[in-house]
Amino acid sequence: MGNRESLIAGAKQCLRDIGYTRTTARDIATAAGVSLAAIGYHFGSTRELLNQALMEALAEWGGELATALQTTDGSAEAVWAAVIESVRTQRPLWTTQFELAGQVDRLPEIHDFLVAGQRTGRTELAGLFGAGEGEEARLLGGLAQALLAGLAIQWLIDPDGALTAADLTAAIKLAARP
Amino acid sequence: MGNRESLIAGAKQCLRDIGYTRTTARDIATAAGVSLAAIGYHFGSTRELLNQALMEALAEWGGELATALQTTDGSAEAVWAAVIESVRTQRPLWTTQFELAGQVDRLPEIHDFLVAGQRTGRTELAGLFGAGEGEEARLLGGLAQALLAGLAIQWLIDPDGALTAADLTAAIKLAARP
DNA sequence: CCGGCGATTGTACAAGTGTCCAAGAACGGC
DNA sequence: GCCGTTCTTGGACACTTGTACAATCGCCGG
Repeated sequence: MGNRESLIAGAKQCLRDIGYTRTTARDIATAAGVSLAAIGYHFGSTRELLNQALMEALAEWGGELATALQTTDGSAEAVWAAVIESVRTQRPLWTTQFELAGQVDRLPEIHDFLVAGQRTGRTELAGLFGAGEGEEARLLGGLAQALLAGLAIQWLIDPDGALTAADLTAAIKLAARP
Repeated sequence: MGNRESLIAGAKQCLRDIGYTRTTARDIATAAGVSLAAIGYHFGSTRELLNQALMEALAEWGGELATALQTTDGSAEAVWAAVIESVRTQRPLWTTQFELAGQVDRLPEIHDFLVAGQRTGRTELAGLFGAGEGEEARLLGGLAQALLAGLAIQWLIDPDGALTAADLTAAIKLAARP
């Protein structure tokens, strides 16, 4: 594996372990087992390396989550359970996602990544719930995405008080009544 | 206003404008119109000043949001509309909130702030929707909080594709059917 | 063998960071 | 006025950070 690939891999690992804003050039070089100067040679600047690694990482993580959600029985409750399980086992990925959301106005270069990820996620969720296209898909996809993000943030910050998958399905039925 | 109060005010402004992780000691001193060394004298370290300012700021912002939500007609749709309006007019506050969520594992000192804010927000939302205590309040409060966070993140990242208040109420009814 | 070229790296540098210190300023009690 | 305490600050220090540069390495065609 050449230095260029090592740097991308090291940057992805740093995105997991340290996050986007706090990873330094030396962090990446150390994680990649490569000299500091290699970053400038292959990518010009640390920021460009991080952005390229972020682009790939978001696609990979999104794909993993998509397959995890698709290998459920398709019921809403099973999907929420899979989301919660993902938060439990892949905490650093989720924290990094929210860190990025918190920098969307301050780091303009990541804005497009987030918009793209949000839109594909929304349509995939709509498809997962059986709504292919049209207004119903837009509504269900948007709702599912909001619930997914809200559920994830609850499990990240306060797992003891967070809603379980069963809680969530019960709550939705409850909320639709009155 | 003494230097101590100026520093707290400057730190709050920096939390809005720059965020938590990226504000430097010199940013705060400049915003407060005070010398750099005043931070060490009054607060010991920049981190402690930022944490104290954060504690106050979270309480204030939470209070403002709570009153904004309570001055609606009480319907769910009006609450969502107020949330969306808050995201529109107070973007920096919301981005800072998600930035904090993204640092919850990496900055242990802010963890308690977030847990406390999450729990009070949940109970206030439950009360807002007429569910005082018990299991129903826990479910409705948790659901409302998840939706609030998910809605906010949609409006932060991609306002063009985000669900409106009417969309959200319609989607919930739709999701409760099948 | 060897010249050339891309790849790699040790190192240096400037800018930025948090913290500390000694000197002075402001203030109140006597 | 005088003194002790509290507050304030300019400046300095050690450290981190991103980037640039010159030297070196490795390899391959001739």
